[in-house]
Amino acid sequence: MASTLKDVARLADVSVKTVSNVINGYPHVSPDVRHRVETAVAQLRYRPNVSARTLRTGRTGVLALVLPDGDVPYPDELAREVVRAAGSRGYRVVIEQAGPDDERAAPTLADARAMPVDGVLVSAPVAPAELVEALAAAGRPVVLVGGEARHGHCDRVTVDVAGAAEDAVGHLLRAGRRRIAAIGACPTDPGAPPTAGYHRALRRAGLAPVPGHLLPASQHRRADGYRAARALLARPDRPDAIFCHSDPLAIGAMRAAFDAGLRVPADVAVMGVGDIEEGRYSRPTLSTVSVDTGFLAREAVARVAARIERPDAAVAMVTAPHTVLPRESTDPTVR
Amino acid sequence: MASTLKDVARLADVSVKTVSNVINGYPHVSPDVRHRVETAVAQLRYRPNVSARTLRTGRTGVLALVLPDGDVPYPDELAREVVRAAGSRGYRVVIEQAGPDDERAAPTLADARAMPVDGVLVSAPVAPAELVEALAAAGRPVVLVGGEARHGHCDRVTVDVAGAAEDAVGHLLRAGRRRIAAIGACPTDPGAPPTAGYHRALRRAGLAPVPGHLLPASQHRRADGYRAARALLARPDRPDAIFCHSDPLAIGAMRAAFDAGLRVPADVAVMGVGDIEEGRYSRPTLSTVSVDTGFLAREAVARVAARIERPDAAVAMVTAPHTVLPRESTDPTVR
DNA sequence: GTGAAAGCGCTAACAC
DNA sequence: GTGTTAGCGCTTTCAC
Repeated sequence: MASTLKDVARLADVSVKTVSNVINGYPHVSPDVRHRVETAVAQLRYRPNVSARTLRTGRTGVLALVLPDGDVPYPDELAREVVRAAGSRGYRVVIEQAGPDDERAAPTLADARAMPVDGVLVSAPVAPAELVEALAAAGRPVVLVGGEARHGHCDRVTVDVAGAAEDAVGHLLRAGRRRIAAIGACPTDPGAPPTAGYHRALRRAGLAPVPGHLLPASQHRRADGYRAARALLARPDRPDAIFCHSDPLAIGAMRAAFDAGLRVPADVAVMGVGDIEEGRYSRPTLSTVSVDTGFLAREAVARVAARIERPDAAVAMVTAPHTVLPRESTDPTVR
Repeated sequence: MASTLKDVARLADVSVKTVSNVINGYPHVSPDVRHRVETAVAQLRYRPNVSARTLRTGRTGVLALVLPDGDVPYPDELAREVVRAAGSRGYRVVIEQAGPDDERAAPTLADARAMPVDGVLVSAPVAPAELVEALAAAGRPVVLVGGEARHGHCDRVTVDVAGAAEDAVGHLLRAGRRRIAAIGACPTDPGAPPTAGYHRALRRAGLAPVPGHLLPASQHRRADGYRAARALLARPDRPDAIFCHSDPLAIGAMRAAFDAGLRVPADVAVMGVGDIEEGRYSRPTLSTVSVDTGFLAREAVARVAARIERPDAAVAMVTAPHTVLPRESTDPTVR
């Protein structure tokens, strides 16, 4: 059925080795022979067998991208960029959709050979410490991407989550808001980066944090934002602004405001993080902190690629830039 | 580094064949031996090498799902469901994000061995005839999923696109709309299913189609819907309803209406297809035709699985059910 | 510059 | 019920 190296060799009247050399761009091949081989390859529509090559070399040319189901602020954007960045380096990408509730992902990936990949990019928010440990222990190159990674010894391309939160809250303060709530925080851990940034911004403005104004969200789903915002907006000391740790949460929060009969931003301003496309079409358009996903993706791919080459290189860490994008949900005058 | 069958065999003091038997659940193994093997497997943390197995058996246990970048009405939902359906049958899924502008996808997938997969699910809207032909010619099991597939001899799990369009337009008519435009149509081909359904509904209501009320959309992007709707709403014979062939288009169309100073649904009703989550949070919430993506996914996976088993079975075709979901963008009173 | 042959880890005949 | 062995398609020393 499918033709093999041997078939090509026979047709071109050379040895298997020579064909292999041509396929892999080995330089020292005479023009005549090269031409003969190329003709034979074309004629037989020969394509190398990936499994055989992998078995032999141990390289698959594939990277895995582990994304939580609904737990990343900008999954589509990130996936797109990663696929692109990987492609330009000759890697293909398999996207592993894994919810925190999904038992399958962790063990599967932790297993160094279940899915034959050369390296793994794990979205930091989802990454359970054990998974990362297991991967690292198996000698599999791993890079944590996005979020504020806190796992041990592992390459990371992070976002300055604390800084992003601080900038967002700063923007709300400049817009004249004073009772600023936050959704997606970890109330039990005031040291968590987004919470820290939130507090820092308030402190700077000389404002004391209201205890009940910090609400958790189990995931970055619209429904999570909706639920939290409803609770927030039903309080007697109703906030006049809500900072959400991601755009999907913010979308849910806006809907909650409307359902509560409130206007955004007149009654309550809403702000997210991630700059997903949805926020550019929502009504009102969503103010957000844009994270450079292209940078995130390119750096992450560069990091795994580097680690695949040199497994013992020093652990590296970079931070992606972010920018506040004021839109209608905080600033009625801008579009 | 990683242990092999041979290592396990040595440790368990049996032959490789026996280990292989145990691994693959071959029944005729004595309990004693089985136990010894299992212990050795656990102790060595043995995991089968997928590449070797694939090389030997020709089976990868992987399905590819080819999704266009922005050209499917409900990519997230579909991907999720397909991964789930495949998982329950022991298949993993690699998602191939491929835009129509993306040169890479077609040849790569057409190549029967570039990405070692057992079968391919191709989202119908994106499927260029050549790709499908090439795959089929290479003897690779292919199933077209979603959309109204028109390619030749190939398993399909389709959506009754014409029926969905007819039902949607019917709903708009019942809501009292009379000047109903459509976005995503193919004006050059009045026989195209969505257009046919649109016309059928109008005809039934005794309405003559307005030529300029049928606008194409190159893809299912919010921006495409925005652009088309702006043009539509600037016409002297402004439509009082817009039926969009997908939810993302409808989201864009709603935004265009607001930017033109119009109210939805008071001035213009908007309806989509797909029931994406975004439409349940948009303002107003988006009326839509919900397609049973779970059904789509399960049937599609069942079809490839069947074809992988029996490559020569007769070509099958099923149609997924759909339902009209009235929401605020057409019916101000419902939520 | 090119060829011969070994072997990556696994499964499947085929013996026993 | 278990062991032996060939070989999937490829890359890679090592000769020539």
